[in-house]
Amino acid sequence: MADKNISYWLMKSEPSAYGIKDLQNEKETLWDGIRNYQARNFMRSMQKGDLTFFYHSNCKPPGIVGLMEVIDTHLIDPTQFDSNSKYFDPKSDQKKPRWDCAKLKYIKTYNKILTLKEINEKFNSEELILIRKGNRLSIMPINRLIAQDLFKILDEG
DNA sequence: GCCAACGTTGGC
DNA sequence: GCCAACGTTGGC
Repeated sequence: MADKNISYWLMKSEPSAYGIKDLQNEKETLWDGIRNYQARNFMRSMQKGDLTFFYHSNCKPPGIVGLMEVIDTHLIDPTQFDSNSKYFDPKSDQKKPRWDCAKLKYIKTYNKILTLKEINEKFNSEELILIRKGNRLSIMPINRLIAQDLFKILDEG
C-alpha cells in the first residue's frame, strides 16, 4: 500500500450538504466549516499526501463511501469571515483567524459502501467506536493497521 | 474554576 | 422524531 510515513484519517460529511459525488465533480475541495476545536486540531496535523476516508453521515445507510488525499494544509477558512455563511464567526480576528482547514482531492468512490453496521460488526477496536451516536468529532485519525484492514475490505468490494 | 443549562451531532 | 453523547456557554 501507500508510503509508510503517511497518516490516515476519516472525515464525515452529510451527503445532503456535501457528498462524495460533489467532490467527484469538483475534483478537490476546501474542507471548511469545521467549528470543533478537536476536529480542527486533527486537521491541522494533517500533512500533504495523507489519505482520508470519506464517511457519509446522517443518511441511509451511513458509512465509508470513498477515498481522498490531503493536497494542502493550514489554509484559512474563508467562511469564518463571511457574514452570510452559516459558519460565520464574529469572534474570529482577521489578523489571527481561529479556523483553518485542509484541501482534499478526490481519489475514488468505492463500489460498495462500507456501512456503519458492517464496521461495527468487523471492528471491536476503540478506534472505530469513534463513529457512533452522539460523537461530534467529524474528523478523526485512523491507525495504520485499521486503515489497512479497511482498504482490504473496501478494495475487494 | 465549577457546573448547570443549553445546543449540536447523528444513529436509530 | 427521539435521545445519548458531549462540547460550549455563562453565572457565580
